[in-house]
Amino acid sequence: MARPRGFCEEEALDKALDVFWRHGYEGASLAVLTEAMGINRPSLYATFGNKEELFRKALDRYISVKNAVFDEALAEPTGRDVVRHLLRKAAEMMTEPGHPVGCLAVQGAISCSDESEPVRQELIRIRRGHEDQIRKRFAEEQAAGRLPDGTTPEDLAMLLATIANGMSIQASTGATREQLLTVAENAARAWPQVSNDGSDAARNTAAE
Amino acid sequence: MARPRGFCEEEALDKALDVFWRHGYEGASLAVLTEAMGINRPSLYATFGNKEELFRKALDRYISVKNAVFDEALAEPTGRDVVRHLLRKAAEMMTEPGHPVGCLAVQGAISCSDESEPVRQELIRIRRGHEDQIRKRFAEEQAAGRLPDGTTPEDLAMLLATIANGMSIQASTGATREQLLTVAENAARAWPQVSNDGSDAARNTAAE
DNA sequence: CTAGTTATGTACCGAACGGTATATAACATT
DNA sequence: AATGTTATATACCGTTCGGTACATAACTAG
Repeated sequence: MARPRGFCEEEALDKALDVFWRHGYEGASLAVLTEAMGINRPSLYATFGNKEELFRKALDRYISVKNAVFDEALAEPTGRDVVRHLLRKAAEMMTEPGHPVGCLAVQGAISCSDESEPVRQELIRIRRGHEDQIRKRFAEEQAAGRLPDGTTPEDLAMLLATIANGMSIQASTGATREQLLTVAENAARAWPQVSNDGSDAARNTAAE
Repeated sequence: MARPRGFCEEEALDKALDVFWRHGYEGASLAVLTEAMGINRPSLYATFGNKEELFRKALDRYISVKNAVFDEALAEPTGRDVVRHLLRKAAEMMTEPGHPVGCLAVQGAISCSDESEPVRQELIRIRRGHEDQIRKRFAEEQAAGRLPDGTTPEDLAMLLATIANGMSIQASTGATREQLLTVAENAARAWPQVSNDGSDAARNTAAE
């Protein structure tokens, strides 16, 4: 071996993650990244490849943490519990003190120049993957007879993912953690559910 | 007068709107803009000021169209009708053939470099304004005794805005118009509503 | 201490960015 | 037709972008 590197790779990656999270992939310049990571360009390129690879590695770290929480939520006993757990955790993760607000998978590259299209597609893949995990969980509910008539796992998964995505925008708009938790609770309460008398209640209340 | 301009200002603005809508404020380069608008840089600067002013003018056009639809939705008789109308129209406007998918107010500058912060703030102002209009409409519902106990106009407005924002991300993720319309319908059906027997039903079904 | 290896710091690369100076072309007015 | 005025086309400005060549510093192995 020779001269050892003068910085911690994981710490630097976390700093990069913070910058990408805050400014998005394209909005994060090499100047800001190296400044935040406390290293210079050649060290960055030697260690992480290039800007895109750096982003993907930072994204991996972000997603792996997120997936653990995700799996917890999916383990809840009922559909409504899954919804509540997932949206609560989303609200918390999107308003974590010391971190940028919102979700990297949503804000990272929602619109960009053609040059960054691969990154945008990668985030799309991730969002679709999450929705698909939810769908599978709701399919279990359906198999257990706990989905109201007229609802499908696909539709409910898309609705849930829509709300979670929307929370990211709301966080970016300035919504507080408390506000997002209220959104989560209200969504969970209103969630379509089979009533215990056996009737379905995809439609809330009988008032029509 | 002297030499007349060789292009239609409104047509050019619509072309610019399309580019900003598709690529976001920062992702839209002058090269792409002028190419799409069919004019060259000096004409653009003489007519529209600079990139930021061009964006704001394109945004004005976009928002004015949107506001008309918005007002229609708010005129619906009940809260649930407002929700359904608004989300349906949102689904349609976010998947209009011949236009970029999603909503410019969401995708235009959700994350960007510090340089574009004013534009980002402007979009935040617009999103907040929309949510506030919804809140006022729900406040009317509350005054009429049509809001379930435990719900507030603020909370419901934020929930609705969250879903609408989320639909923009879903459109960007590749959701079809039909899928978004299903999201809209499911959200409207589940919407918290006072039942006709006088009891409240912020919580969907009695199954707990 | 020397040699070999790897990381760092500086200074730079070509390309693309938003924006503009300047010359010319196209019109209205007289 | 001559003149004044405005729009267009070209070619360029300084700056920033992502990325790298190169010299030097810091370490290990012998």
